[in-house]
Amino acid sequence: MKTRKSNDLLFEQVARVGKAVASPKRLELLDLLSQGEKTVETLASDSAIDVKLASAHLKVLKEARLVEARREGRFIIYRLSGSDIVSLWLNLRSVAEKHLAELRVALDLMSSAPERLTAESRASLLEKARQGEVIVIDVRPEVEYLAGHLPYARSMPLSEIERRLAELPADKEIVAYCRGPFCLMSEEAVGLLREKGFRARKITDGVPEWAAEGLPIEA
Amino acid sequence: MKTRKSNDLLFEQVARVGKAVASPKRLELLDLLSQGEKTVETLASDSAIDVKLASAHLKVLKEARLVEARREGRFIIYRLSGSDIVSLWLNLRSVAEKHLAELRVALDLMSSAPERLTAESRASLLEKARQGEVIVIDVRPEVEYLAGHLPYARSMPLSEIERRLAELPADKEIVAYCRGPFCLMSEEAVGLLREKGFRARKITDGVPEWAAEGLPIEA
DNA sequence: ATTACATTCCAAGAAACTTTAGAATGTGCG
DNA sequence: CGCACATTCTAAAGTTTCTTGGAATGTAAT
Repeated sequence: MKTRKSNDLLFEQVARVGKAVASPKRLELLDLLSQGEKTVETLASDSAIDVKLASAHLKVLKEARLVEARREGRFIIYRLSGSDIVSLWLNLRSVAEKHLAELRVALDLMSSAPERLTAESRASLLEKARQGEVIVIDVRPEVEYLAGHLPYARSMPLSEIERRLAELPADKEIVAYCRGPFCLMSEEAVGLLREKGFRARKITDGVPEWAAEGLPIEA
Repeated sequence: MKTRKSNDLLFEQVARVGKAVASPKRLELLDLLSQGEKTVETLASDSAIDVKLASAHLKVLKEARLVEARREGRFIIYRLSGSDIVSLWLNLRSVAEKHLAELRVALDLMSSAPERLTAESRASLLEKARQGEVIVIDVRPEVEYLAGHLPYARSMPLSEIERRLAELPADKEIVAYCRGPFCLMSEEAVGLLREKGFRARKITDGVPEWAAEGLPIEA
């Protein structure tokens, strides 16, 4: 029967996408690529895996058409093949967060005070940042900041904070963010700042989460 | 470093969801469950696989918390564990449709005249159905119709159409729909109706797609 | 042309997943 | 109780995926 056979084919095609997101390493690569395009080497070191392995996983993602690659000089630069891929990653993550108790406890365990934003708190943060009442810092590597960042945020990569403390006001609240809820850089930044006497807190939003809410991103 | 280890854990949790959607059979089960809750036996026969195999796949879906089960008498009834699971399935499918050329050709191949709806055509169809200008028929099994159907649609299961032709007006356009773009029942229904001299066409929307557009569903 | 470097290709063992068959569990019914 | 039925569990074979090491490709610089 043609019906069943061609029908199976359809689900098989969708399963190609499913298989692509079935590996933790590949999900981490998608998470990183949600911050902007990157070279294989960068992706490998950011996700702490071997370059060869990263290349193999990227190949799988490329075959499922979730990412695209272009060559630039000696480097090959990967990027997501559309903004719908970011949505897919966020969707997958939110389903996991909602339904897997294990993920919730792992998240709580990771962050001392996980500040989850609501629509209102996002709006009020935006307003306070606009008026200069709080200082929003982006603690990701500068290239990621340049690819897009939250409104009014200034770049202050985690690796540079210690020697750039003078740039931060001691009397205002500092709000740090990084790549998203799975990223620990803002957590570390807040720890460091509090140690030095600043009033600091983190938010779990990153650029992809912020953008997914329909809020503006500066580039 | 605690950082990396706990971070890996997070992606591993999300990958549990990814692994669950990495198999064509399981995707078909999710597609079927998007139409409403079903017993193992129904799911197995609808997807043309062995009951034992269906049970095994359902177990995987249950462990990833994408589905839940309850016992009713001798039967065990599975259902999606939330409406966000429908969204995930639709999201996955739309990514595949957009990025995989192979899926697009398979879809075209399957359906002679795939009528994809836009926001406007959905609204105008709804209006015409309300005014009785077109007759919308739901050709899925009646239980699925009862679980929820498009506004103004009447139930006319594919298996019953032939002996219920008298119920249909010969002078009005008949619009058939079934489970969604991967379902072939509306295609068959249209072929049958045209053979009998009716003016009929299909739409690829099913209840999940319709609802995902924010349009009303009757129950 | 040669060298250096980023990345991919290839091969192979380990690990995980899929599928089928047969046994086992749990429920309702006479 | 004992039978019929829906479903799950267990075991085993076949298949696919993951990971690593070594070789190969392609580009830029000397």
